[in-house]
Amino acid sequence: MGVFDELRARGLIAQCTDEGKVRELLNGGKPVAFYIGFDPTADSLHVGHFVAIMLLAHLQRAGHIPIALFGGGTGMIGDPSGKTDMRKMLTREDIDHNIACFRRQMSRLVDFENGKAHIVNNADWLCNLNYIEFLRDVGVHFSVNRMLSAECYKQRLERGLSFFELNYMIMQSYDFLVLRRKYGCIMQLGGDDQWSNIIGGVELNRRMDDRESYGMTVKLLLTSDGRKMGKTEGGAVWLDPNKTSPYEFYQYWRNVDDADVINCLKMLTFMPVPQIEEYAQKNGGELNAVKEVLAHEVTKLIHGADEADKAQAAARALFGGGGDAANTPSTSLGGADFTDGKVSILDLLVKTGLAPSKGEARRLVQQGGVRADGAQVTSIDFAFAREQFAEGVLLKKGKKVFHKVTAE
RNA sequence: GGGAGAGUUCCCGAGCGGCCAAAGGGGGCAGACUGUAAAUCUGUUGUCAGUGACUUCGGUGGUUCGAAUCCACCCUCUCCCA
Repeated sequence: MGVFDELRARGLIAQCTDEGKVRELLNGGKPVAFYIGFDPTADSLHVGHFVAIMLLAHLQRAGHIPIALFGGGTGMIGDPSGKTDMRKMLTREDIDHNIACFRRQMSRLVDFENGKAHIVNNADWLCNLNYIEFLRDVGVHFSVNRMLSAECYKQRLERGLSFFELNYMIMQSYDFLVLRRKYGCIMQLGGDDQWSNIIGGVELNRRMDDRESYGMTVKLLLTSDGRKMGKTEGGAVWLDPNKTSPYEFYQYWRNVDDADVINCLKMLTFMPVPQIEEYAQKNGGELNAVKEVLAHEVTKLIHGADEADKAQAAARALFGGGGDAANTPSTSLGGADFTDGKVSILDLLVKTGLAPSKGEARRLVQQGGVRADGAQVTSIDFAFAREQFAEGVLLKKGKKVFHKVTAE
């Protein structure tokens, strides 16, 4: 099965400019240079980038040449109108730092050595553009009427669309032109929300250089009820272990909705499709076990097999009823944390971060949501003696949040 | 540049000069039920302290015994006209 069909079978492909031709290119033996754009606005990738990275990996494994393009140029402009999603203005240093972080994280799945993949920054060509020349050479090829009729702008028109945002499409199209000229990159991939921008680039390539190029979008990773995946109360689920620990990462996937398990396996793992199809036959409680497989696979891809094993072991132990809590978040108390050799449960909850305030901590206890070593804490006046922490105390908030406390 | 309007707690959105820590919804958290799922039901949702105190309603001043609510100036956003 060619890589195009593989991607299709995994439900990754959303739209294609010329499906027959794209299929031929990707399935054919010749390496194709293609690119995907990333906004280097944070110093870590998150789950929202995951699908794109998988795409880079799949295609590289099939012998093609990925180019990861970073929107350093656009990031430096910032978005002055951004009220909805305030885009911060970034310095060159920030961006370089972020790119380095992205590269390190991607390296686990994509091989950047020996020209097998490239990383580029559009600041390199966007920053020194001459406005007049740019308008004359590139600007003339864009019809505002048509741009405004694009789906992505339609909605923005109702709320307000800044000139900056309107230019985003033009800059992105120009990126494609530059990459095609410089790297022979003839295909641009991206999330499905990028469709119109990609088309813009394809057209620009044809109009300016009379060269054919192609575009393809992948499905966004959505939950079954249409929300973006990877968002939690605490914010995004990051791929950086310092921002989202492997255990938390594992738990995120362990807890996905039934309806999303199979999709995630297809889109976010390299597990062979036929095997996934077998899992798809399962239903009800059986699916619960499949979630464990999903969590382990995905964690393995991002954090490595060791971390995945550890996260799984920790989860099993904790949910199986106590036991090994080696990889759960923990806090070590010092002398200053004790008063007369004791700590109250409320203070402890705040110190461990399980509760943001004492009021919240009080509520948790009153509602019966706190357990210490398996025993429910029933009184807000409950206090621990220092000696009790010799072996460590395992706190549990609600059904799923564990925290180990020890004393020095 | 001219005119109209708006800015409230995580979000949306009510809010008579005192009874407003502020309706309602969403979201979050906890409990019950479950499969570490979904749906549903219940409780809870500014901070500190057990009847209370303190900080909040774009910003700064002012009027008042008292202001989210009135006045002035400023900032920001939206809309109409140019």
